[in-house]
Amino acid sequence: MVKKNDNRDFSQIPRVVIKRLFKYHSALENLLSKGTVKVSSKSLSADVHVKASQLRKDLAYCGEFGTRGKGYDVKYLNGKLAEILGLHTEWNYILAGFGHVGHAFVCYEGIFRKGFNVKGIFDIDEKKIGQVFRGIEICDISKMPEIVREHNVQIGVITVPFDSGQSVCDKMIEAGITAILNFAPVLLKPKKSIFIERIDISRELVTLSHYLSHHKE
Amino acid sequence: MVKKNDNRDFSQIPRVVIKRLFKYHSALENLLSKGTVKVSSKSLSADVHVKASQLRKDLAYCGEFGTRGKGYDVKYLNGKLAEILGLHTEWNYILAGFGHVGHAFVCYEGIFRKGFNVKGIFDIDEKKIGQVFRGIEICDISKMPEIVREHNVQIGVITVPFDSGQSVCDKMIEAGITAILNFAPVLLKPKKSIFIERIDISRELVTLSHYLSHHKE
DNA sequence: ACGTGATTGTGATAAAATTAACAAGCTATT
DNA sequence: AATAGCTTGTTAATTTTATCACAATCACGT
Repeated sequence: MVKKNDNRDFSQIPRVVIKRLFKYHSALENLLSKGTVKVSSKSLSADVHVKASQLRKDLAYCGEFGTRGKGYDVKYLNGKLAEILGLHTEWNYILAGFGHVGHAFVCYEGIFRKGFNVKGIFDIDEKKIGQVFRGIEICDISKMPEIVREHNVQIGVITVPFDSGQSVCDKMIEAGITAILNFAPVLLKPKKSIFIERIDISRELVTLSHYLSHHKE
Repeated sequence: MVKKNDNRDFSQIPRVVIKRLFKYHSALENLLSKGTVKVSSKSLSADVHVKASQLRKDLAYCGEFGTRGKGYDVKYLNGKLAEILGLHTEWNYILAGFGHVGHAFVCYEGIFRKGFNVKGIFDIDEKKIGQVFRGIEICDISKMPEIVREHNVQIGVITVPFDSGQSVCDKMIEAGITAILNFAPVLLKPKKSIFIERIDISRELVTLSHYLSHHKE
């Protein structure tokens, strides 16, 4: 089953589309585990609450993966999406700030299952430094460059509180990190152009309070 | 300082705008703590990395808060935004699933500081039930309706793993919850129309792996 | 091999969000 | 009080995103 999927520039796909591609991927994994072989854009899109036309438009960014009149091969499409999403490889990450959030992140099953492996944990707390968690020694941040180099780490996860986020970001970039996931409540200003994704728990909560305040009845 | 801000329907403001309003609010809090009294759209928007015209456009959804030629009164605008975002009141929430993520959530300082108070924690683990955490007894889910009623709880936070998310969602709605923050890796299908916000850590990570895969150099 | 029913891929259209542009209005200064 | 200098609020233009609509294509039964 050869498809024209040649020489496409996946780097130009909008972020919104990437996020939906991941939804499709998750839904496909689900179908796969149930042994489903074929799926139509109509049925798959319904699973993730988007319009079928949008699903097809999204896939059009990447190539042609279906057969008209029939639908998509679940396994094939899933594999292709995994490739586009970079889930066909393993990735290494380091984490800075081993508090509650950092701890929860490292323990999060889904992350490990998707091929993201922790290679370094950093904290400023003297009491934590030297402890070993799941085979990883908690280190002082000064060891970051060494660990990043030795383990070929690409991703940095920032789970420090408040303002120390920026200095951690700087150190990560210096160490050679090129993509950051930031849980700290600060807007990072990277010295070099790298990719940053942010998760701000407060922000999501606040959309709830806005809703509750203004949608009475 | 009276402004025309009358009878606006804040419920029609798009979600993207709400999220940015929160950014402005955070930046203003910051300015406030530094004692800044006045700020221009240019300077405030730079703080949060958006265009000045967008900031003004966003504010236009809500009313008129500035004075031409001068700028915005930091304290006044901050108060107004807090009102629009529903941060002028206290909110009560319950949390289901007291694992790593649930634990991290309850301990998260920023949430408490913004006026969100935990009133109930639920888990299915027999060993956890009965334990008291920060004055809250961990209960079986059967006690949910009672606790929601007694403490006037509006918000439900779901931090259970995998598929149990849906049944927890159903129970929350039954108990009277009208807004849910979902950390579980499932797309919730609420029986009644309520407000749901989702945080999917995997999804954000995957945008990083996509970036790393396709933006080499 | 031909027609039928189904479903994709895509060009056209519509809607939403962002950016630009500028008139209206305030402040300060002379 | 008139002018100059800013900055807002708002309309218009642009860009991005989502939806529609349908021709192209395939599978399958006859």
